[in-house]
Amino acid sequence: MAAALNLVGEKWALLAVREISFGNKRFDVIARNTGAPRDRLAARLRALEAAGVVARRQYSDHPPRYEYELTQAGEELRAVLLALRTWGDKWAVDSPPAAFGHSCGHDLDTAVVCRHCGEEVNPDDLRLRVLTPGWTRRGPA
Amino acid sequence: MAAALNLVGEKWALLAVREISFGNKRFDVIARNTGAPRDRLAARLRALEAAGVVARRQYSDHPPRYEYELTQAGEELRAVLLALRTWGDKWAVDSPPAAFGHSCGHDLDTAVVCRHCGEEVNPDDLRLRVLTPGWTRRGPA
DNA sequence: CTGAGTAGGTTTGATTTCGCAACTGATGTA
DNA sequence: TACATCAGTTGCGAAATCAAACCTACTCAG
Repeated sequence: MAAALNLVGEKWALLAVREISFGNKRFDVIARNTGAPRDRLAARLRALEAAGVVARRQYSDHPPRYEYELTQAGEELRAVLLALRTWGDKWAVDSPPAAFGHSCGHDLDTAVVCRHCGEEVNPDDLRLRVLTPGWTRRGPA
Repeated sequence: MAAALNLVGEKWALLAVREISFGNKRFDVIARNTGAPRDRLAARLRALEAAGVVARRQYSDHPPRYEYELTQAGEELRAVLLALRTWGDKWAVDSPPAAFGHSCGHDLDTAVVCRHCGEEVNPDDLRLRVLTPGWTRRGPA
């Protein structure tokens, strides 16, 4: 988790990924839609590129022009984005500014499930196994 | 999404929530396990409290001592945390520092599904419906 | 040919946040 | 008495953020 946040936890990073995942590949559009300062956005996109989350592709030689697309890692971030959006719709705003219609006919509401058994994940069903030491646990249970 | 990040997107915020969700309710333990500077952590916890994600409870009068617990909103953030952890395990580290054993017998690997049809969410199955204007869409599809 | 617009940034300078270390105050423990 | 616990606060320098202007290299309208 900490490592994930190291890669995509900086300000504007996830919003930039969201824009690209919506098909907005161009710098100016991403900047407009996220509201990020241009210099920060430029820095984030480079960091995300270095992290292997987005790829920069040149679509014009003269003048040099680039667009961004998601790598496999970036695509899989969509799951996080969707979970975050579901939470935000419920807890961070009065009324959602947008919605996703899902192919099943309903508006999208997401749940996080275990891939093996398909059950929605419940805190009580988890047993944490620490593989690398250096982690403190205190208190009951 | 942007609103969600406004509440929990600052540095250390999600790691603090993770610790509390692991049952580490005390300031010192959260500070140790996250590695956050104490002053930043104090600021985050106040912000999270104001955002309604965590609650602060006094467990001792003299001296005054407090501990933190998740509100309903905080509990539901677990879904985001789990998705983020799954992504991080795959893309942000060489080998995961910890794992969750799930009650079904396997180690936990998560998927994000539609609550209505139970299908894993696929980008192609979504149709974005903007309810509040001020959002630019460019390029194909 | 001039001027405006587009595109993808970079630069500048002010503001904010961050991080670290030390300190506090009330208490309990050796 | 001395030390440790707990939940922070304080002071201060370093780093990140922001808004706005600027730059380069085109394209297009007039």
